[in-house]
Amino acid sequence: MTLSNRYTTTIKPIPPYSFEYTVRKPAGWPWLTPEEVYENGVLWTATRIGASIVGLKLKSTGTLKQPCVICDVFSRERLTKNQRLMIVHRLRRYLDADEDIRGFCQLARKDPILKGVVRRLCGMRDAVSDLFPSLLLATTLQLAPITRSQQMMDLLVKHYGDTVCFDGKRVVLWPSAESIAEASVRDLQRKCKLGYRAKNLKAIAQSLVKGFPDMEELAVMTPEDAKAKLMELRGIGEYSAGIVSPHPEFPADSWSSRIFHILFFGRNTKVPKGVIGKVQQEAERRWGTWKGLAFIYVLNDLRGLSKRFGVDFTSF
DNA sequence: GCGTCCAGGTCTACC
DNA sequence: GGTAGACCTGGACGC
Repeated sequence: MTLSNRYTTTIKPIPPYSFEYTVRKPAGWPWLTPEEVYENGVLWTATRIGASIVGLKLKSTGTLKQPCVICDVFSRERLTKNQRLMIVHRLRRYLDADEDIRGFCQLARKDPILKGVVRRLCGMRDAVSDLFPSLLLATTLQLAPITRSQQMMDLLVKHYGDTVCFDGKRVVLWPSAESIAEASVRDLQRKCKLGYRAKNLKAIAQSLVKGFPDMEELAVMTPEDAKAKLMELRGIGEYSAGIVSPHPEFPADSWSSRIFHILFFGRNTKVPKGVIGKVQQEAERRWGTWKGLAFIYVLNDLRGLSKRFGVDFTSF
């Protein structure tokens, strides 16, 4: 599909703001969709607006203290006024442009774990993506080492993703909920190696197609209600709901709880699952409402923390 | 090579 | 309400 209509808008996020670290996380996760193109500070990516796909070209023309992002939106048909408003609203959410993180920076500068991290990744934001891609990510992360999760995600994109071309670039999107809802469980198991997760992912996609609150609607709910709503979906438990929820959480799992156990208590644990609650309590005590952002900062600076703590967290 | 174990959770049956 | 066991798959490891 080629997108040739262009609409340009400018976003001015609340400082401090790092466009680069927000859209290209050091940990390597894509911003909106896999196989985004990033060249010389310019990002080409894509998203869905209802049943339509729009291409996005983003470039920072600002600084940490005076951030400014120029966004070119590419579509097949000319965008209506409502669609333009919707895409600007979405872009602000994706870029986390309206969050004031000065309180976090102040806290982090005095925190023994975060002070180096916040200096290295200053202005990085936790982008809130769309609902189905987040659920897809959470489902493939369950009970699998990262290489296996990556394999499942790659195969899902290969067999069910959509490709768009615009501005001379080619971008591949996550599969839509509709395409997974229509796929057979057998195909999802065989082609994408999803195993037992195939039934769950199809059921999730079907729930979304039938009608389920989107990210904007979940964002205006209380954190507890949003989480409870997400946990109504098949195969979405406490941990996955924490990853997906637009409200900042501290979604510790067996992998991250090992890392945080060392950072908090100075020693490794042989029972990472067993210390998840303890680690979450300590995060709440130290970082309070900023625990969600602290979680993102730490996991994106494992290299820096490895040097400082003398433990190779990147090998966990 | 081959068998076994386990991993970045969730659900369900059973007590 | 709490808890053990099953669930796909593939890489790591021991033999």
